[in-house]
Amino acid sequence: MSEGPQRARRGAVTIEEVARAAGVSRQTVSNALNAPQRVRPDTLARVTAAIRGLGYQPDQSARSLRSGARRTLGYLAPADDPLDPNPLMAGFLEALVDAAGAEGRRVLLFRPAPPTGDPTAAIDELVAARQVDGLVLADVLAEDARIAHVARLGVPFVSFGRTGPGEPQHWVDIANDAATAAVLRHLAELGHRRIGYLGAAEELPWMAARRAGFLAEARRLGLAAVALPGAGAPAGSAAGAGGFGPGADGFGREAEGFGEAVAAVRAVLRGPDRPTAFVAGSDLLALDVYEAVRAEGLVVGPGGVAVTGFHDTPLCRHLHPALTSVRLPLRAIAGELVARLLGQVRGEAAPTAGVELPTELVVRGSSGGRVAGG
Amino acid sequence: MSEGPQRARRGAVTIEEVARAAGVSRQTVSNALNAPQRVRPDTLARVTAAIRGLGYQPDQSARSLRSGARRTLGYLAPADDPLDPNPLMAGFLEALVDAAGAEGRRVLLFRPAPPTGDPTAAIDELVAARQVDGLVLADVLAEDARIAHVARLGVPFVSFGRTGPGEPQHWVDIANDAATAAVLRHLAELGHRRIGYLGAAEELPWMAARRAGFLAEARRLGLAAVALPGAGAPAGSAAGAGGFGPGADGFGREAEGFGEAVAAVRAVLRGPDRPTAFVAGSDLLALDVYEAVRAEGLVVGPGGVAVTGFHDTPLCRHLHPALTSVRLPLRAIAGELVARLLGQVRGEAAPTAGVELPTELVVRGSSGGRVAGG
DNA sequence: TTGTAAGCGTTATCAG
DNA sequence: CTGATAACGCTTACAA
Repeated sequence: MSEGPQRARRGAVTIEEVARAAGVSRQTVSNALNAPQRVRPDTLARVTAAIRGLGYQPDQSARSLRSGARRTLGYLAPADDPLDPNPLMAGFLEALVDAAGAEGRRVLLFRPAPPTGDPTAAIDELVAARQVDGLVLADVLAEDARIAHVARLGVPFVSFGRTGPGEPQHWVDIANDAATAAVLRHLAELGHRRIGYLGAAEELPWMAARRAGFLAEARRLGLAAVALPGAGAPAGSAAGAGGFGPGADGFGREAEGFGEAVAAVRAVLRGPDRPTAFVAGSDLLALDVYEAVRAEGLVVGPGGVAVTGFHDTPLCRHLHPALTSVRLPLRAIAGELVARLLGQVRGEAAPTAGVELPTELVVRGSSGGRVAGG
Repeated sequence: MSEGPQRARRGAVTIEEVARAAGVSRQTVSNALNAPQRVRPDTLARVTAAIRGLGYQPDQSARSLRSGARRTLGYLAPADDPLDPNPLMAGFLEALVDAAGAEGRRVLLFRPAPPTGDPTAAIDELVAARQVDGLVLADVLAEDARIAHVARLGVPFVSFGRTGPGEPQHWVDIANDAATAAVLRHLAELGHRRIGYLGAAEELPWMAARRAGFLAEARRLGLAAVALPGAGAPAGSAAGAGGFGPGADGFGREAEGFGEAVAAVRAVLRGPDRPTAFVAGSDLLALDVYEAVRAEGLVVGPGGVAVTGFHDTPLCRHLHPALTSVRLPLRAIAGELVARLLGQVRGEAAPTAGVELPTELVVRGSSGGRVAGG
């Protein structure tokens, strides 16, 4: 019933066995794996054959203990409710795991422990246990306690979402403002002159940037713009335990005023200068616009009110008309994050600036045509 | 420039330092941590104080190497496209990380490497490197190659989704058939007598079960039922590399016949005995029903055509009327999975049967109940 | 190029 | 109840 070594040893091929099989010493096997150029070709071939034949793979714990490299990256999953999951948990995480895997790294997930929900404690624990070489953070807020904490700790880290000016610039982000500006230009080219925006301005930096990009471009183009708040995040949630906000799009729980967004859009549609198009800060908010448009007896699309979303979730393709949306370059983001993180792990000089990656506008039926009546 | 030990040692408190600080030997510290009852209370207090004072935490690699326990569970993420992410990646994964964390375990994510996409190779790699104590699989298909493989390997594992009769019954699943049966009863109680179903029957076991549960209950209740396929999975995808299917709801890529589902529903609505309600196998399919209902000039809701979905995604609350849906007990599922997996890791006798957990029907406006939270 | 020796931080064994 | 010693599997020096 002794549990430990038995289980660990069970069926596990060690470097020793490979060495015996190949007729060499342990170190030659190790060299064949970690510094092949230092081993004579024929010996290398023999060793490689033995490795494959026995299905040998180094014990990661032993390797880590000796070398200090964990070959694992930690992803701090935002602490939200499974019933209202963070959109990043899906596509982004998959891309991250792929990008890490391409560099021979695994991704270890962790979340703040429920009682306090303190992310800094979770980070400390992971770092103290030396389980990862570096950390990936996401959903960075202004004055984010996590960023300050990892910077102080000196752990290699990167973030999806830009950090403040006084903090390390180890970030990758999308150009949220440029994205909504591009959406607006797309609509302007189709002849739209009065365009609405739906999406909160406060608390969530990416939502604020989308809105700001929209407004700045509208001013530049001389378009009539009206910006409405979407369903706001619960007041003060971003200031809660350890700087965690709500889900990436700022939606709260059940019955938290979704109807208000719809009502606000309806009011604008009933007003004197009805917008011929609406830009939404997320795909779900675009759904609210759809509902408002229909409730007013209007039709969604170029012939009525054009609508666009943000994120290009599968939802877009199930709407009628299909929803024009902004697609995030998830693979590029993940690749860049992993590259920058591994750069730090290897001790290379960190880039002094973050990087902003471009988004892609996916045009579908909801905006795909010239505005009716010019 | 020597990279390894430096980095590993940097700022890391070892058991030795704690021992010195507390005036005891290494083993006493180790005992204080792993077998407190073997240490005298006052000594224990001194050691504990030193541990907290120095912020000591055992190096997980050293601990794993020695004890064989990795304190980490592997989650094999389905190999789909980040643009069409698996619904489970969001809520389920968050619940899994929480449940594992409650048992002092971390979750290591891995995915089949892109070239071949072979999940068995990915499993072999992880197991050979001894990085995890056990595996969690999801989206189990009939004759799933992954299940057969891990069973042959003898690695502790559990699956979200039932396994075949000839395989180990280390599974947790929801009662898909009972769930749609309950939805149907809910509708019947509201007076509906002719009810449609939308959702594919083949390839994806959970989708097949939902459909079958609906049909069986309709027969039992003597209701008129018409079952339509939803947007099917791409032909043969489930038989592809290593038994991976498409996303959990069986949706494929852009323009793969979403319109067909809408057209099918519309045809039924135009038919002689129009259903007064439609049960959809997923929330996205419910959206197709919404569109079909409206395209036919009808209204969604108890006064027109009632609609229900499955999964209770945030989408439900953004629809008007809000969508009645089936909520999965994600925390219970994750908890049960972790408990069963750790049971195996500890060498306890495995339960001979899987467990089916009940779902919760969340009634909203689309089927005539009171709006939740309202 | 290859083999020898040592040690990474921890826990298990066995004396005291 | 505590302390010395060995070992987990591997990689980094250094010697051959």
